[in-house]
Formats: sequence, C-alpha cells, structure tokens
Amino acid sequence: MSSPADSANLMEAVVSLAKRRGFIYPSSEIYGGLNGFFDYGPLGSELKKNIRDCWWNDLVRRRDDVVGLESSIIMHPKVWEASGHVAGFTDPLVDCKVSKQRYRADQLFWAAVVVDGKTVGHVSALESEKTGEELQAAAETFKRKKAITGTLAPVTPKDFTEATEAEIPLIPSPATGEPGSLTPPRAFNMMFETNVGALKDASSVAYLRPETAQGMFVDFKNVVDTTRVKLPFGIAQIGKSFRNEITPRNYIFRSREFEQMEMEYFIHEDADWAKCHEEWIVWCETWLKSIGLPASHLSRYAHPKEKLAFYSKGTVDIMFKYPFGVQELWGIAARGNYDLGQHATASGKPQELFDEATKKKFVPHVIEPAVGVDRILLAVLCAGYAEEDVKDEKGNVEKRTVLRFSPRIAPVKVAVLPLLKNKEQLTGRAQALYKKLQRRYAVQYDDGGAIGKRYRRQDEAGTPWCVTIDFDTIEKPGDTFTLRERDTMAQRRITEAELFALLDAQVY
RNA sequence: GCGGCUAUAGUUUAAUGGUAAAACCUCUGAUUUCCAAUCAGGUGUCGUCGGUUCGAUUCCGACUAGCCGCUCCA
Repeated sequence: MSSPADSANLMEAVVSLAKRRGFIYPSSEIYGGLNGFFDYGPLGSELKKNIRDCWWNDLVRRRDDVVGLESSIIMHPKVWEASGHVAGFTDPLVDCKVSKQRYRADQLFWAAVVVDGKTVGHVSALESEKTGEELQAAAETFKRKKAITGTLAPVTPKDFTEATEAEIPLIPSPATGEPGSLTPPRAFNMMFETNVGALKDASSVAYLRPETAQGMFVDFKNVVDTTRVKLPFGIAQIGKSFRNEITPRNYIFRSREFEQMEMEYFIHEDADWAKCHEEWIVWCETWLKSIGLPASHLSRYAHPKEKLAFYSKGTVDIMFKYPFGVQELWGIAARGNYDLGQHATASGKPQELFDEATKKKFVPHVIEPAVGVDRILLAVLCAGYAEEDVKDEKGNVEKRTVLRFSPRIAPVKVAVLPLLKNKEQLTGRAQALYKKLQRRYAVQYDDGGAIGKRYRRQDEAGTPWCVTIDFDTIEKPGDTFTLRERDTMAQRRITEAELFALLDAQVY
C-alpha cells in the first residue's frame, strides 16, 4: 500500500476527493466563496448524519441515564452574560507594526520607569513567572543606559489592556525594545450579533450561540421537573454553533459555523468527579474507535492546572493526529457547578436539587464532553483515505483510491450493480434487491460503465460492500449474488438473507 | 486582522499579449463487461472588478478565496 508522500499531500488529496465526490463544497462558491463556511454535498451530508446518529443512538437511546434536548440557537441575551461569553469571549490582541509579532494584550506586561517621582520612560515584558522581576531589571537597565541619576521607584506591572491611549505609543515592543510600534489592543467578541424583532437598537441585540452547552444548563430545571431523571444523569444535544473566528483554518477544522455534540452530565456535589471524568474520557475514546478512528491517531492532553479557568477542576482533550498536526478533537471538562450557579444568580431562580439523605439542597456539578461533528468528519476522512497500488491483469500497476469508512458511518452501505444494463433479467433482479434494501439502508444503484469502474467509484465513496447481480444469479440455483468487499476487494457469493444478516450485524 | 505564497473544466495539470489543451471524472449509446475493459459520441474552464493596450487568461491594481506563519479552538 502506498499513501500520499507527506501530510500536505494527504490534506490536498482529501480536499480534492471531498470536492470531486460530493462530500464537501466551499460555501457560496459561485459568488467566490465565503471564508470559514462550508457546504456538505450528497455524500457528505449522509456521512455527517451517520456520525450524529451513531452518537445520539449510543449516548441517548442506548443509555438509561442520558436524555436528549434541542434548544433554540438564539437564546435570551442574558444567557450569554451569565455564562461569561459577553464579557470573556474575546481576545484582545496587540500587533507590533515593525516586527509583525502579535501578542495577547493580557499577556503583554509593561511598567513606567519612575525616577525621583518623575516618569522617564517605559519597559515591557511578556507574561512569565517572574514578569515583575524582569520589568524591574529592565527599568534599571533603562536608567543606566540613559545615564539618569536619582532613585528608581519599584515598578508597577500592568498588562496592556490597562494602558491608556496616551501611554500606548510610549510602551516599547518586546520584539524591538523601541516604543511606537504597538497598536492599541483590538478586542472583538467572537459571538455573532443579530437583532430580534423589527427594531434595531441596543435592546434588540441577540447572539447566535457560540456553544450548545448553555441550552442544557438553562433547561436543567425543565428536564428535572418534567422527566424522571435522577442523579447522575446527562442532557445531550446536537446542534449548530457559531464563532466569528479571527482566522478560520485547516479546511473544516475551524470554521465559523460548526456543529457540536455536547452533553452535560450532572453529578452530586459530593460525588467523585475525578472518577466520573475519567469514565467519560474512556467512553469518548471507545466511541471514536467504534466509528473507525484508529487508536494510533488518538491521544490525550490534560490541561495544566494553572491554565484552567478558576471554576474548572480539570479538562482533558482527546487529540487526533490530523495531517496538519495533532489537534484537539473532544474536550472533556469538569466544570464544577459554575454554570448552574451563574444562571441561578443571574435569573434569580435556584438551580438546586434536594438530597433526601442529608435533607439539604445543593447545586449539582457537571462533566462536559464537547465535540465537533465537523472535526470528527474530517478525522474519518483523513484516517480513512488510502491510495493503494494494485495490479491489473496485464501486471500494470494502477492506483486505487479508497475511503475506509466504518460501515457504521459510511454514507452508502451497499451498492447494487447489475453486471450488464441491457439485460432485463439482470436489471430486474437488481432493482428488486435495491428496492428491498432501500427500505432500511442507504444504498446506491449503479449500472453505468464497466463493472470494475463501478467498484472503484464506490471505493472512493467509501461504500463497504457492492453486490453484483450476474449471470450466475439468474442461471444457477440459489439466487446468489457476488459480494465484493471494499477493503480486501475479495469476492464471494451470498444470498439475500445472508446479505441482510451481514448488514444487521455491521450497521448499527 | 498582519506578513509570505497562490488562483486555468467537477479534479489534477499544460500553453499563450492575438480569444485555451490533455488526462481523469461525469453523461449518452454499443457490448455476456467481475477490479478504473473496449469502441463511438456529448457537456463543461481562464475567481471577481477595474486599469494599461488596437487587443489581456497572460502585464498592473484592488477585492474575494485558498495554503503557510502569528493568534485561536468544538
């Protein structure tokens, strides 16, 4: 087997195949495209739906402790104030116009150099464990170089967001050491704004949700009051989310409109959250393997304690080895009771449960596995893509392109192929089988061109099996078809009952 | 958003200051056609806008989109 020479080629090959076979198109392509948005074509929309269905079936339908939810995309603006997204979902950035370096304003520190009570200059340093000491040392160096006499006051470190308009031009760039090249911090909220109702004013502002999670928190009491759930239990949701990313990148990996599959798993405040956290990480890893992602491409990344939000007890990301690097696929966060607490405070409605044992009310804690459907889809495309060298009858080496999707998520489960399209006996039998399969599975009927070409066409679509209705089917007893397997290209004869049994076992 | 590179059929590529080509794909027809069989035929292209020019797909500019880096994240 051969594969594209390097990662860049693999990515190009996947993008090209995805377009050519109708998995993924750039959005609004006839108008020049729109950065950060994509459309899913006939095969892509089937693949995506299968990923969603597998997750929903395994998590919501096949577990006793998880229920589903579908909340609205536009919610009350106060939801996003309480969640912290209005204030905190921003990245204030500062550019150095000379060095072209970019800094996070809250990670770029500076201080005035004060000698004998007079400000004589400014120094800067990037955030580190000893930012204060570095600034102090820089201030002393500054004083010495400028040959200023007097008493240097201890520096007061501030981050760049605290700099006034007058101070910004005086602060030196960490890259050049010279002032004047830094831009004012530009903060932009990553939430898309819109207006609800006829009037467009401050009171009509609403947001397209940047995550689906808040729906589960806001409807927490509704679910508790209207269903028979008992702790521990989860509320799961699949839906579109929107983020006005600065730089959408890496194909569908980071887009501005994307689809999330999230669950909030609520546990007692005294429950062993670490154990529960670990169990859900394992569940997620197992699930990814069940839809065909190889274990060799999966890894874990535990966020360091000091980088966690103050309310977070721990976050572990399941990483996937994409062609452009090992990147986050699934984040499993232990969020304590922060979100329910925030909504209780903001809404004035307690978000508590009653503990019969202790006779006390408490706010449940939560474990949150959050994954992007588009990221999973990209992962299965990249992991499943293969180019093989196969020899034809004459011994010539030819390239076979194949997408090795798990039968669970393959957009087409079976292709029904009459060996010839001008023989009524063959096409009639093929149509009958096709119609019967169609009632339960996504199937394709293909009578175009040569049989070999049709097999290869299905390989590129990732179809696990082809059944060919041939002359043995109609001339020999047994009513058997040729079953051709995608991965091995092996052929064997199979009856209709055996075919349905195979599908029942493999497609779930 | 900033910097670098790029843009020709659905895909991958070629040529050209004088009006665009090939392969694959797709479609139609013929054929007892099982690993991109064979034969015959068909559709389809210079990202957008502007400038220079007698004439621009080619040169220049802007915009849009893509790739890489800064940054960010499901």
